[in-house]
Amino acid sequence: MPEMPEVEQVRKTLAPKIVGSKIKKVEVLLDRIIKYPTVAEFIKVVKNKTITSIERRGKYLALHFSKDQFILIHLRMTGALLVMPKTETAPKYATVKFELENGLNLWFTDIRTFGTMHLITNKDVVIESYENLGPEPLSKEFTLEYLKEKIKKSKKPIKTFILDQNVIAGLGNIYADEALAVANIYPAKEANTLKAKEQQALYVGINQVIKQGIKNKGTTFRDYKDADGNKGSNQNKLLVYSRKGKPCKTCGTLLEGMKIGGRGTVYCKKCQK
DNA sequence: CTTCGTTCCTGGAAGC
DNA sequence: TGCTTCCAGGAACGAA
Repeated sequence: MPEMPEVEQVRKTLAPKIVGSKIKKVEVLLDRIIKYPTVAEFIKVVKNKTITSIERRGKYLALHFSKDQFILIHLRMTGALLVMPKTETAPKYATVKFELENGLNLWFTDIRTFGTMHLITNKDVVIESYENLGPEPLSKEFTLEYLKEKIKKSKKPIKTFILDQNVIAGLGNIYADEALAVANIYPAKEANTLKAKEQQALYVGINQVIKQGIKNKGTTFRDYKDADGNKGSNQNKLLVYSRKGKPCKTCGTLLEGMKIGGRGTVYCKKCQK
């Protein structure tokens, strides 16, 4: 599932192949992916536009045509952006195709089809989940003071809290579990009951796991690939995620599984209090 | 206002 | 072996 490190890796691998190229043709193979405006309007506006840059914010990617005009893409669980020579046939699960002037096709593929695209032009439509994104891990806006301020106001389980994109932009289920494991915090613990030391450890943990994820080019379980079609390697470094029933890498205790906010959660009952 | 549960979707794993 | 059931999960949405 693409989270911040995976989306960042997609951005990096995509940029050299598509930035500066003009979109000659757009084909939408699955209408519901286009959330705004209509499919016809989307195609009409995007056609003949040149991609000037590709930015990432949280788990969103923005293909810019100008400062204020861009396609906002969310990969959700199984979305992928693949660049292939125009001579190659459609990849499996293709939902949108952009034919580029440079002889390459940019494909959006999506097995579970939860991924989305919005065309944003001059703020004529406000995507709240995008506008309200919290600060990014590793950014100067994401400070310990900020995290403490937010934590003390929340009664949610700490895991649910750090998954809230309005609090921190970019964490998903994998990195949330990992950050809590690094910080030795019990995932179901109510946010506002965290002690100062735990808040500090969580702050460090979030930055650490995101940094490691980016360094390892993302975490691949089933479906995630970057724009080159390559998998990440961070799955080999995980402390807890997907390791239910396996020994904790610190103490050897078998890791436990539970549901928090409907999300599968893995943790060490001995290390995480 | 916050918090919680449900929904969307498909492939693959688990269960019988 | 072959069928059925369950599970994975980001975020929108409605309900409490």
